[in-house]
Amino acid sequence: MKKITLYNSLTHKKELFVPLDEELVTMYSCGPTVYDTVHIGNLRAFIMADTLQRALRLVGGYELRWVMNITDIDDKMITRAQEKYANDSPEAGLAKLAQEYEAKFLQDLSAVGVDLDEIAAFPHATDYIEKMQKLIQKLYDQELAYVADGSIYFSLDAYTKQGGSYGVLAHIAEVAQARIDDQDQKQGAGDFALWKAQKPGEPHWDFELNGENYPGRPGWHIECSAMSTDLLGKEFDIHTGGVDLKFPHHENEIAQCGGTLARYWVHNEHLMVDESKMAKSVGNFVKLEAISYPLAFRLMTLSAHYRSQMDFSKAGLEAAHARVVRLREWASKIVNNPQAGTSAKMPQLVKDFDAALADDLNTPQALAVLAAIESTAARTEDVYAFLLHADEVLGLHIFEVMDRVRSYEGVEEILARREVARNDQDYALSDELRDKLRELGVGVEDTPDGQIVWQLF
RNA sequence: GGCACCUUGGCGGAGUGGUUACGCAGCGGUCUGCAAAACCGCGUACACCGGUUCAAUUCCGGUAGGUGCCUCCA
Repeated sequence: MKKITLYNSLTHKKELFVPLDEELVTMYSCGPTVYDTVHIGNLRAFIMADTLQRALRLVGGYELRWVMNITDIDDKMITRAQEKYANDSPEAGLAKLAQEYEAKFLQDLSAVGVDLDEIAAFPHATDYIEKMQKLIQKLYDQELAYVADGSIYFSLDAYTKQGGSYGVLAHIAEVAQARIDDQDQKQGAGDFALWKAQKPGEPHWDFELNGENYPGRPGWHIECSAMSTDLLGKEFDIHTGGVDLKFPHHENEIAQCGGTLARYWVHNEHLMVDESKMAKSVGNFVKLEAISYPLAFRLMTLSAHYRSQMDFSKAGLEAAHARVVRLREWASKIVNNPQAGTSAKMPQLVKDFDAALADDLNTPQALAVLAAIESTAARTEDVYAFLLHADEVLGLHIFEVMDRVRSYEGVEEILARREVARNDQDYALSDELRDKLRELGVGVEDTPDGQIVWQLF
């Protein structure tokens, strides 16, 4: 079991990761609101979470239970469903919209190498209405919630008076009073909706509270609290998300749960475009469908630390793609031309690789170690074993299409002829045959030990 | 305005109180029949100004510029 350190937003420092249960790490990732296709800035967060779960399992040696929610009811969902499925009932339109974009989301996750099989559950908010209502009921009974104009709010004032602390993640001492907007019926500026009263034409659920019915829908924050605690327990190990979720979303989640929720909060920084955050609201977002190389995008995000803002550019993506191609061809050389024995430098380098990831998921450092191993140019079994490991931890799918090129039609014959030609010093023919191999998607180079071949990508 | 943080070579991007990060791209060389790969070397990298120190890109202070959050947000 390798020691892993993580930067914990709760304490604002790097800490040794100690799970509640050594046998099973519990992790929750705030998933998407499925009102539209996610953009690649969103995907950075999921790539980070996925890489973290891989490191926990494959470097840390932990078993893991990972849950990612799907937010299928909120303001944007409602608005979009009304636009798109105007002829359906509010509930049916909502369901159609969610289904459509959840499917797309899962495709995108898969394309950037997120291991869907490792996600134990994708809870949907609409399946948790009753549990949310129970939670709200409990908060109400504790006098932490109040009804106003058919909606139910969480009272930050009551919470702090009962000893709760707020703003630990986001360095928010108190919610700026100056920014109160009077659009709703909140008693305090920092209060937030647990349950929103139904407006005409909106999907709704009945909610019996104190013998009174409050038709409406859940607030955003209570959704995550209900799903995470139901599936992972009142207290669990890791909660992930983008830095923009610290406040209010994660602060509110914590408050609703009485101050205790996840023990480690891991937040990734934003993906930047033209010196500002990639966001739907800014309009500078890029969707995955516009990117020819999804796995190169993954490599690109891994080449920066998850807690650093990272610049996205087309040129950067091309550079990452060039790197992916080179990694694949390196792997292919090993697969197609294995050498017996081991490489003396490997044990230390393998340790360095794992150590980089164990150190708050320092993927750039791990990639540097990977490059160091590549430069040994050894094609030995231990290098091969390492590469399989590195590929699995980084999720790059280097080996996804990894053919034995000697089994390609005609390749062995061409190689044999080329060897003869080279022995005869018939270099014109030799080069012609090399071109022929290239047409078949096979690279060849001449070494003191003869020709080695690999798959061209 | 409040809070948090950033500024590294053509681009991206780690890290460190004294030694090459790394990747992508470029140039020169070794090797090669030619290539490829690999290796060696080059383009005076750490925003600016002070301070601490034997020594600062790396710690402290200031200046300039930039980013994020301040209830849509990954």
